[in-house]
Amino acid sequence: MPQLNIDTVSPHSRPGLARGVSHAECGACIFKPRCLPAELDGESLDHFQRSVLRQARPLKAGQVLAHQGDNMDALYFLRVGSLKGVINEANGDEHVVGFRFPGSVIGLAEPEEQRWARTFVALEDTWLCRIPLASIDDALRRQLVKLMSERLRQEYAYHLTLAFKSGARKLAAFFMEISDGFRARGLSAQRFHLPMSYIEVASYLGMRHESVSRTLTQLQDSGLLVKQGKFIQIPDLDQFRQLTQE
Amino acid sequence: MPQLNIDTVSPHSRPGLARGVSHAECGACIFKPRCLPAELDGESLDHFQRSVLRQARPLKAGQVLAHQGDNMDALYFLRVGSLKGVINEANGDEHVVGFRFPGSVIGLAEPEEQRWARTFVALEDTWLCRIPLASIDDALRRQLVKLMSERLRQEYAYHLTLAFKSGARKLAAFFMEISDGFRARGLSAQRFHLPMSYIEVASYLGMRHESVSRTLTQLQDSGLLVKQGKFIQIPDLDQFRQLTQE
DNA sequence: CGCTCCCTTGACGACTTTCAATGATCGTGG
DNA sequence: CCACGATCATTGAAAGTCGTCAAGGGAGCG
Repeated sequence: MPQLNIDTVSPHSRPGLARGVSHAECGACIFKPRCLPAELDGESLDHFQRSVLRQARPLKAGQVLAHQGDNMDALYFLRVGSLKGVINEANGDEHVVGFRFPGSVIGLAEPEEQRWARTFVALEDTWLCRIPLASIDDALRRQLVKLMSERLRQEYAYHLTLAFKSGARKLAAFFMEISDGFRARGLSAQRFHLPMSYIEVASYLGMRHESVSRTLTQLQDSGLLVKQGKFIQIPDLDQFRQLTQE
Repeated sequence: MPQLNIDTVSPHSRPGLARGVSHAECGACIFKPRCLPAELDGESLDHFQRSVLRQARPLKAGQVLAHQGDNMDALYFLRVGSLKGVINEANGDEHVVGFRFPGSVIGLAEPEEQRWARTFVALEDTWLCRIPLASIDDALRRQLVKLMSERLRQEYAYHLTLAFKSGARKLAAFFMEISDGFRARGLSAQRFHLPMSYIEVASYLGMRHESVSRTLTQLQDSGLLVKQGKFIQIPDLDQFRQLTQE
């Protein structure tokens, strides 16, 4: 089990650039109101920056941030890259239950002092900041409650997505989730990078990857969506969103 | 761990009995460690009991606790009864995104000072305690973080349920969710009351109510499950749980 | 007693999964 | 730099499941 070595973390390690992601994109998020240090002020913000944000640790594509069942002693703040959260079932099946993009805090679903309920795997080269549980004071906790509320709200939206019967609606809702997320982070909502495979998308949505491929081809043929390698472009967002409402 | 004394709860706000639910069943939950006041001590526990637990409010079946979009100024602690959470879509469709049973805190997904993202409707006669947001101090907030983590963890499990393709697996997972929840509250995991209609179950699971009915009939014919009106009995829990892993 | 809402069952059709095979892409190592 | 292997994406055809539409029966409530 690859336990990451904190000692190797350089205090001045600056995140490099993941392919296709500019530094402006990755750096912007941590100053957004929705991100963790937003409500910290003066001294505590300074302390937070020194103790947490400087300690970015890199993860290569496919590497594991934390294994399901591992002891948990820190949250992680995702600065660059992306992760998938997977649950391993007793019969060996693996299910993707979430994707994380820059600006996310990883580990909110794990009660303090407990274990990771899921495995988090990097989908591409990824940089994270470690937030030791011991460093969480009341100011940070106040912020955490907000973040968790937001995440819970998201999960309810995902529930809606999954409850859709048609594959086209599921996929449309999935893309709108991602698009909205990128917009909230100040990135483009019309054209974005998909770091995950169709197999992972299919697992996330309760479909088969063949169905994902077929449905996307249909959407492309109807002109509502353009596939360009790992990038997705949506010419008309309003029109596309109507797909989620049948 | 400080325990709540039921005698300190106002006698005149004593919960009545929902149909088919004994008082032993409904009252047990608030003594469980997982419930809100578990980690409060001394003065704050006393304050909590006086300011919150005494203010139980009744709700009749079908009545609405809070409307989607309404301003939110309190959380609610569910003591007796059950609720469904629904999201109304722009096109008029209504989706059930959750059920709540005694011991739950309602409103965790709403950022403070914000609005209700969902509508909560009583499925039967229900009693709730109001927890004004203004009364949430750091001690309570610490407790909230735990509850929200737990809820997030649950939502990931629901994701798994919804991602199952077969209706039988979805329903089996749904019943195991409920069964596990009742066991955690000290109630029977083998035989329990279903306060919601098949239509609501179907909406929650992304199925049609006809499919729910058919699948349940099949499960009953195979002897894995017994329907008795609004009650569900599962003779062999281990065997039944295997259904969720195909 | 009437009504309304819920549950059940049947037959048909549409959609997704399944199985299979081929092609594309990427990372690795020679 | 190229070749190789592995993973991923695409497409076809067949089979199965679930949704849809329709109708009848039952339970609860005013």
